[in-house]
Amino acid sequence: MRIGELAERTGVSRRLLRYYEEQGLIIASRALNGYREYKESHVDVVLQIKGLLDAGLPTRIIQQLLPCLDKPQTIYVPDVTSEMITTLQREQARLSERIEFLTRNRDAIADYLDTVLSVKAANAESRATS
Amino acid sequence: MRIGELAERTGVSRRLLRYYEEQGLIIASRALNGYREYKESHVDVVLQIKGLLDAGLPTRIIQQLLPCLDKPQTIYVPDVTSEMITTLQREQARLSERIEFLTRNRDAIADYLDTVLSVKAANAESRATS
DNA sequence: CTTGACCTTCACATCAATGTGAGTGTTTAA
DNA sequence: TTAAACACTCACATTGATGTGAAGGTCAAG
Repeated sequence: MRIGELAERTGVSRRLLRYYEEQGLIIASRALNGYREYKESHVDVVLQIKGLLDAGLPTRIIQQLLPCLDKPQTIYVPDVTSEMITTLQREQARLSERIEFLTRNRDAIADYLDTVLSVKAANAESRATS
Repeated sequence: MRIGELAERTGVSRRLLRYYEEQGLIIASRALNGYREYKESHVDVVLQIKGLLDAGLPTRIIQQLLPCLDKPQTIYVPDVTSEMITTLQREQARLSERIEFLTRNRDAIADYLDTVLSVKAANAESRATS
């Protein structure tokens, strides 16, 4: 498929798809006329990239993570440097921290909303009965 | 306390502390000489801001969230607009999505690391017994 | 009273993620 | 065959979170 369709199906602009390629996140083959050609699997990859970016990870980290997030768990072990492993472990820890933090905050918001909404309900009730 | 100490205690640069203030995230009182004066409680607030920013939220959203994340759950209900409630609900949903996404990815990394490390161990073993 | 370590504001710089548009070629369909 | 829709590259603009430095005020210690 070409860039327009991929953009449409992923909700990621053409511009950004080219940018991801420039950043080494995706590799598109080229048709004879120079147009980028994407495979079906690129849809998921792009969504993954989108999610990771949205989660605050920079492209250079995503670039390192992507090969490890393959669905058919490519046991691409041969040349994993220990430096790479360290990076992954560090990033994993960072993800965990982020998850914890987000969870705490989401729960705090939930609590707040509960409080506010129940008070509002009570007020509505008292107005109704007055 | 003054800006230098707060910066040191939070790990957030002076520059950023001023930026947070400019963005309406924190309010510092001023001493007679114009120096910013922070209270003990600002340490936590700054850490919270740091965490939320690090989690990828923009300052204008953080500004809306902060009053709801108070520790002594200030039941600051009176003038919550329903628009505000909508924002909170939307942001809560976004946080949940983000949490799910990050969790999936972290787990994928964990799986990968497990695989890689166990293979590495096996290799080391076979080398030892050869 | 001077020096050094603070603080102030202001402004320009940078980096990553995006938008936007110009200028040009390609494909599609009327 | 021409117009519309799409593709390409290149490049400049913008936004948000930061860094950095200049020019200057304040304060404590020698």
